[in-house]
Amino acid sequence: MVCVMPGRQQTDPAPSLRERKRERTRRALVAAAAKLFARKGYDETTVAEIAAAAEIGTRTFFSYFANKDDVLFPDSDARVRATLAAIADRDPAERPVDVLVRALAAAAEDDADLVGPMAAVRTRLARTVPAVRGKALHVQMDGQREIVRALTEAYPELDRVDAAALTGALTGAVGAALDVLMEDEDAEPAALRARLRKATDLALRPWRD
Amino acid sequence: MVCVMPGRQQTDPAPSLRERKRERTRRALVAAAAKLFARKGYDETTVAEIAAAAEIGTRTFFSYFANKDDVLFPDSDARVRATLAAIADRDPAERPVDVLVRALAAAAEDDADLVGPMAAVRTRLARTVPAVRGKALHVQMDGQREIVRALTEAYPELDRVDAAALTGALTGAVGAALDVLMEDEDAEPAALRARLRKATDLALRPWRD
DNA sequence: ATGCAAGTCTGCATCGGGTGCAGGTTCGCC
DNA sequence: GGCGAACCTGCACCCGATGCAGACTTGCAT
Repeated sequence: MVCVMPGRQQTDPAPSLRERKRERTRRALVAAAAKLFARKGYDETTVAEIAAAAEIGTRTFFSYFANKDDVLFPDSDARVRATLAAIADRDPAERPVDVLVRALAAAAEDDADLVGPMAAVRTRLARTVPAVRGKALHVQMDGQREIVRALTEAYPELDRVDAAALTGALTGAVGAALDVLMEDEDAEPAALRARLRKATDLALRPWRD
Repeated sequence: MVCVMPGRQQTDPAPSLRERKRERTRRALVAAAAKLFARKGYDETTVAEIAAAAEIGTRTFFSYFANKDDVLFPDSDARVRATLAAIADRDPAERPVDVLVRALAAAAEDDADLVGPMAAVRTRLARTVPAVRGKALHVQMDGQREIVRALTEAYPELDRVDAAALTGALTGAVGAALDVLMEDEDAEPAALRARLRKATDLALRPWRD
């Protein structure tokens, strides 16, 4: 349970030809979808077009992504994994609140999900297309549940409902604040982070008494 | 494109024949959907079946509800309206946090959305069927946004990001706590109401100091 | 009651997302 | 080289959703 290299797992000695090809067309699909979504919009882009742009059959698309939405969240669990790692690396003196806040700060620094061709398109679509926003919320909710689970395991004396309330408060505050902050198209990441930190600090102050 | 019936204000001296008929078939649709969903499951029930059970044409269903999901949330805005009312009735000495705490507690008390034929079915489906869960999150998010808007109007000096973070923290805490408490299969309205009360009470405790 | 306009209901055609199936192709491995 | 498994693909099909046009109902004024 040591070795917290976030990106590369320690096991990839044999990425067989099959897997390499598969990964290549997977990336091709993501890239093609990003380009098409950016150019034509989400609803106006059909799965058939994405598949054609990546040079695979329409039917095959669904063996890579369960549905159209999923191509927008190819690395959805990165942030959750970071948070779980932060919980695992906790200091014995840290309270649950402190761990979560630290995890959030870490995630805001190096967010692998914030780069890549999909990131910019996704954040824009998540605010405009209902289907995409629903998917985003769904992903967030799943991650939230997992964090609650890890938190209750790390702190056995912590009540499950309390853990859920704490996690919900933090992610809820961050999500809502981001929702408002993202209305500005051009804002500097540094200022954004500072602003986010201030707002969450204010909202969560009672938890850090 | 009808969509929004402005939900019975205190003025109903003249519910014309047309409107009465329309409301009747609307309720018939909700009842039929509840029965079918409970018996066969959500995905296994087609819109055509719901419409047939309510004795209207398949096409007409979509003049009552914009999509299949919507029939599950016929009174979705009840809680939001209660919260908005609580904000409107605020005491001049109350801080934003106090208002929100009071509003959410009040919304937990008289929740018209927990009665009706759909309530029990919905809470079960919301945990099992992805589409329904997505819809539930979407509804919640919209309500949250409206609360933020009302809050910033009531407190003009309150920063929008801070208001969003605060609202997100409170609703997120309540929502997550409720999510944990609703894991039990029991679905009687009385039990649901009790759990809703407990969840809000527990989740809001850190803010009422 | 009669006629008209607005509001409603309905079937039909059509489109896009998504799935099951069957057959062909490629890959991994012996 | 050859065999079995994994994979790709087109086809047919279902369901949700929308546009359209025609028919019926309601409200209202004459």
